[in-house]
Amino acid sequence: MSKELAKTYDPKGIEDRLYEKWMNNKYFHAKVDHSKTPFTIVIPPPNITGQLHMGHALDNTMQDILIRFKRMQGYNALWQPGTDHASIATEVKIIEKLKEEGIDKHDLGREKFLERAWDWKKEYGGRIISQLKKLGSSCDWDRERFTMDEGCNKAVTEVFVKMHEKGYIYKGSRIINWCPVCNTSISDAEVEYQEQAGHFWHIKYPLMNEDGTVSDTEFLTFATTRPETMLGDTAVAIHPEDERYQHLIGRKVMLPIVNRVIPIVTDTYVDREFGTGVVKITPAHDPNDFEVGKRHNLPIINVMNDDATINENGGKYAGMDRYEARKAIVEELEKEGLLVKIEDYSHNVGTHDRCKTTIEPLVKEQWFVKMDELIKPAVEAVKSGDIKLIPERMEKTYYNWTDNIRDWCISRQLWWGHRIPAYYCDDCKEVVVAKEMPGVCPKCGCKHFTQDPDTLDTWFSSALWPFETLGWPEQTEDLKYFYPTDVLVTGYDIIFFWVIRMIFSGFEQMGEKPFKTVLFHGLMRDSQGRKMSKSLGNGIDPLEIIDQYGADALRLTLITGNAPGNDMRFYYERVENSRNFANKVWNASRFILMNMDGKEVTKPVDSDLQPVDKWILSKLNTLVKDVTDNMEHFELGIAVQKVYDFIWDEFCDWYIEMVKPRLYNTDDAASQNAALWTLKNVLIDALKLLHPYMPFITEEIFCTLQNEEETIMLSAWPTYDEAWNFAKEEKDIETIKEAVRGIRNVRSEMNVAPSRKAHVFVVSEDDGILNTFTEGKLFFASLAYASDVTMQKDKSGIAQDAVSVVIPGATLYIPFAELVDIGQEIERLQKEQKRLEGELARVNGMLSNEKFISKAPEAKIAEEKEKLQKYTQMMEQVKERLAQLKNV
RNA sequence: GGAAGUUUAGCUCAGCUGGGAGAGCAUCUGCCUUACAAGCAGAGGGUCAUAGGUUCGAGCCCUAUAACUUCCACCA
Repeated sequence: MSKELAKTYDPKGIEDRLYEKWMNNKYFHAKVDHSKTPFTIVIPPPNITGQLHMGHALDNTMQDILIRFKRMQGYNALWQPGTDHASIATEVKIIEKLKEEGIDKHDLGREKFLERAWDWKKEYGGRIISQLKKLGSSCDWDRERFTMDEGCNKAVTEVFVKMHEKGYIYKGSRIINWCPVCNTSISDAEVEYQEQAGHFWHIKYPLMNEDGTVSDTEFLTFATTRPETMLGDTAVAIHPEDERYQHLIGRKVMLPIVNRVIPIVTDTYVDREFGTGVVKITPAHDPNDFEVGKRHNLPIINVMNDDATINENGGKYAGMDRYEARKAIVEELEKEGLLVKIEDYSHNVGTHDRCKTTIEPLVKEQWFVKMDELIKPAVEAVKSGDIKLIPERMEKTYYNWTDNIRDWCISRQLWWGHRIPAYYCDDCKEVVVAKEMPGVCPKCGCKHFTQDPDTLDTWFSSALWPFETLGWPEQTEDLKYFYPTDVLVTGYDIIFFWVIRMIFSGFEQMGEKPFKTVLFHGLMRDSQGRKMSKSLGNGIDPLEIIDQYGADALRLTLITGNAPGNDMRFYYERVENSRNFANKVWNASRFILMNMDGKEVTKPVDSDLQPVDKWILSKLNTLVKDVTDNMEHFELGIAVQKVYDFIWDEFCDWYIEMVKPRLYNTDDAASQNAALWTLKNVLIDALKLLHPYMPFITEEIFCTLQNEEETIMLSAWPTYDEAWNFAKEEKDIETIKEAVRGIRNVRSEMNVAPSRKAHVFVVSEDDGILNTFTEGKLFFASLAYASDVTMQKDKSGIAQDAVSVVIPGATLYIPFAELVDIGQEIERLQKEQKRLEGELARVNGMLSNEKFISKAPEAKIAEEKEKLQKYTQMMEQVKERLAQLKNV
């Protein structure tokens, strides 16, 4: 590889080339190795229908950072990848495609349909994978899995049969959420409530007289948002203690239109305060009514077909769409004089989260998972801290769901998915749940069976993801070694769909949690804070960003300035800043490489290391400790911010500038070597710390710098070393930095161009300080634009009207001669005096507070005392200088 | 109806266990200084939503209030 680097960093070409190298060398591959500790992450499997969006980019960047970090720390890091078959999403796509060809799903037939689906999967299923690669994801692609591959199918069947045997899975006729467009049942979690403007129709039903005739005078009035469901009414309910209706208990009403006599029942479900205190009961089309119906043994009359048209039970309305029927029924009621009034009413309507169709509650026979027992260990695990949720507040959301859990409807009237392993005897209809089609009916001896046509909820298989991908139900070495996994990284939006279900499945099937920590991130939003969505057209394609700015820049942008679980907005300005940082790193490296060119850089003896070298090495040492600590606590954004600041501020803006004079001075080879060695080694460690975040640029530079190691991604993570702590040098260099800042400040205020160099006098009675400046004279002069620097104990020989800069323990004088206006100079020093007065007041206030002295920690008191000393000293210097100037 | 989150510089957001308010962008000033103008040096800008409380000390902990956001429930 050439050591010539381009002037600006261009990720194009570099990223693809490096990714290919990593793949070819199998760096991402993990295999069982008992000499190492495993660290495992399973990917939230993206849908095969999916295209990489910002949410994926964020989610996968976080996982890649953790995996790369742990891999470098020496863990056996496995990032298990794969994709999800996404039953409804995919089925809908296939149906759409068929429609374009003029083909109906049912005409095609199940088998042919599935063939088409598999073809589709082959064609598009890998798209998202290649997109994840663009991002730099270091997944072990040799282990790529699919929720409908052979192993996962086996796992699903195994779990279904086992849970059925234990009674956790049952078939039952219950009220479920039905999507009339997708033509399938869905689970409670898939229902999304939307506030919609609607109406409240006030309707009255006539009471029945004792003699069996319909009353002309007595009516029961109530309100409904869905008048069409009256076709299925089988009762009217009142509260048992409602005084207004006591006399009606035991009587009946006539259901208009259908002319059915239905009872008045009493149930505490009715809220006396709401409306008229009367509720029509439609057990077949409302979950609450269904419960009331069960309590009172009411008939369940389903009045709707699967496509939400009225069925034969609706009499003359049969065949009409539910909304048409609503209109027609209201009209008829009005004609009959039974419509009291119509009110505008805004209420929540349940919709299908995928297609936004209003769901229809229907009573149907479906398969369910009984949740009450299963959920217990899952709750306990979080309560006891066995599983940690980050941020902690997600626990509340978690318990909110587990505390109110209802049985999970898992059967779907779809073809694309895992077919339910239940078989019905063709003769006696006996149900056999088994891994394979049974040979003989255990009840009647018949040999012909028909498999249940339904498939399972997509989340049923993804709930098994952490162990099915490692080989379960086989007791593989992988499973024993890598399970339980370490971290799950995902968005808080799928905590109910996925996280909870994985947890109880892990405990039920494996007897062990699926992961130790769940790290939640928020949702990606656009610059106006809106959810990125297809319908709004405000989605920003991560691939375009990668193309324009590079994957590293995108990754850095997604990770910085964001706390776990918080949503974040996407700004182009921020990507630009990340890109600029990449360029900064690139150019610093280019500078170092240029200066190393042709030189043998060797490890310097301690005496050749100058205070500045020790300063940056010591800073780096602290950085390593802090960053590692942050990353171990999943504080990824904080960690990288520290690396960023170190590289840009400390390393580039200070250290590189400080060593330039030494690099250009060929007379002192030892000093030059020490500087080069420090530059190179600090850079390498900084690159290592940065690598999990920006894998491409760090690899490219690392390989150019280092010939002996072939990749940064398998190099050792830097570790903190007490021996590289140099407190004195850190303090000394900070003193010089303060002097430089002070001088730059006054120069800037006075509008003195950098080209106009000036003699700087450092006056101090402290030998230590004079010595510090003497040692740093070369770079101090260059940073402070000094033509020369003189160290002395008093101000003899310095022009009376020189500009002065006060730092703790020393006063710097810069004689600018004709530039200086004494009046302005006095004003400037007075400002400084005022500032110091404020500081002193604060410190003195604290130190004179007896309670502070007695209660504050000693270290804090010592710190304040030190400050007091420092400010007192500076104050004296300022006052002295002011006194001198007033005499001029 | 229940719960959670947010409120910090003009904008977008950090601020980990309480110990002198930070970043990026934007603004202003001066610099094409041979790593980088995708840059360098400097500057301005905040009663940390409001009101109480705890504490020697609060952006951080407690209580209440307000505004915005989200999740859950679903009273027909």
